[in-house]
Amino acid sequence: MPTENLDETARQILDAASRRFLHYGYGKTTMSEIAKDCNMSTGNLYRYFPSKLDIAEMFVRVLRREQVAKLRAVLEREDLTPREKLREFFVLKFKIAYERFHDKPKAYELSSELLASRPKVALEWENAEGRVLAEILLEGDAQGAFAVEDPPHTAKILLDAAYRFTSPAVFHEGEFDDLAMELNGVVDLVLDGFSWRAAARRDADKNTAAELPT
Amino acid sequence: MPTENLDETARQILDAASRRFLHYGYGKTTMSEIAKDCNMSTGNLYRYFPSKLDIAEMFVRVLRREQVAKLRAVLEREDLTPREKLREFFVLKFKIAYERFHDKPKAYELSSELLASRPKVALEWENAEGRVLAEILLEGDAQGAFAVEDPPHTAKILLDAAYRFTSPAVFHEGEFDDLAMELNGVVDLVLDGFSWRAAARRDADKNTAAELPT
DNA sequence: CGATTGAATGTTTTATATAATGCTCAGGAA
DNA sequence: TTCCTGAGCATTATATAAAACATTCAATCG
Repeated sequence: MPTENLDETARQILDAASRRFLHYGYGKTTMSEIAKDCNMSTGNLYRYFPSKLDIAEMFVRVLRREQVAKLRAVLEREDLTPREKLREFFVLKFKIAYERFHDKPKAYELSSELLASRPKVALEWENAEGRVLAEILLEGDAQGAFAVEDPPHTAKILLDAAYRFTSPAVFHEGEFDDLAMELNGVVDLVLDGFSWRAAARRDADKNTAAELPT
Repeated sequence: MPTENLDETARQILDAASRRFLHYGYGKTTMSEIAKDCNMSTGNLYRYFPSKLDIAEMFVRVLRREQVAKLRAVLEREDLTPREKLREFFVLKFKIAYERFHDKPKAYELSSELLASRPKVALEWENAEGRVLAEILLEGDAQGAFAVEDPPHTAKILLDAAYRFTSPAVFHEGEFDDLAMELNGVVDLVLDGFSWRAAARRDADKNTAAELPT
């Protein structure tokens, strides 16, 4: 949705702005610079975007969109069990954030600032991730690997539990491998929790089957 | 350790500074104000504290100390099972942070700033909390409620999983009850994980017992 | 008539000057 | 000797002026 139904001119503006945002950051790129890159006047930019912040929002939406696509790709992989998918989802999410933080610092910074002034964007994005995660949970539930009553709700809780590994504070704190190890510890615990619930459900099914035969 | 072996004068300084920090914040209280409150000169403050920041550090250490004491009190309660203690630990930790954020905003702010410029203090404090949590885990392990191989390590992982509920971002986001509900969801999942591990260990014990009779 | 321009406008950043503050230390009081 | 003082220095914060900026819109273009 973000990009494809954009005017040719709007896309040109977005591209020029994106290049500058990446190099110099949001604050250090001006509307007249963007306009000059596109061989147009500043006034004309406003025919395609209501404000500079909206250009930034679109920029972030594109980034986020790529990120969610990568996470969704995990869902499609047929070489992984649901449990492995769940782990891969979180490790990948962490990896993407960690790498972006270290080699696209300006983009990372812009994301953070924008998400502070446009909380709705953050919410939409969390929901998109939550939907992917919920699908993994649903699949695992269907195959008996997990027992998940309410996938969207459980997805939210899992995102809470992994929150630390997406928060900037942690990226200064340690090496990738150490942090990934800790994240895996959290995932291990969560997976064991699901195992327990799945076992409990199997017991319950056995009992009701015994109580209500035929 | 922080407070008790302090000089009488040092304590007076700390008290005066604390009052001002709470009312006006760190930046808006000056050394000469503190000195005036104590009827002494600014120079004399430096006989008792190396710098203003060190006074703030002591202020934060006292706050944190009270907080860890409250958490440790959970450990002593005899009306709670280890599972209930684990839940209470996290709910209480969240509650303390939430309340401090809302009715001692200056203290909260000062804590955050100091922890950024003195990361060691943050580490010490996390370790202190981790030690309390590890004791809960050890007790639960001994009673068969959990199966925890390495309590300090597991404590760290649990603190990771609950990190979101101690991060300032969340305090703006929702009502206490909603957030507490979500935190309880995380705790539920963790507890189920422990149940699974405890069950697995019982099975393993049974098998080794069968293999190695006598 | 729709698309575009660029000077005009009010706001935000930045640069600069000024005041306030953290901290030191030579000396004084107890 | 031990504890304390307060003026002085270097640094940091605040207030002010200047420049740059985002945004608008009447006028221009195709």
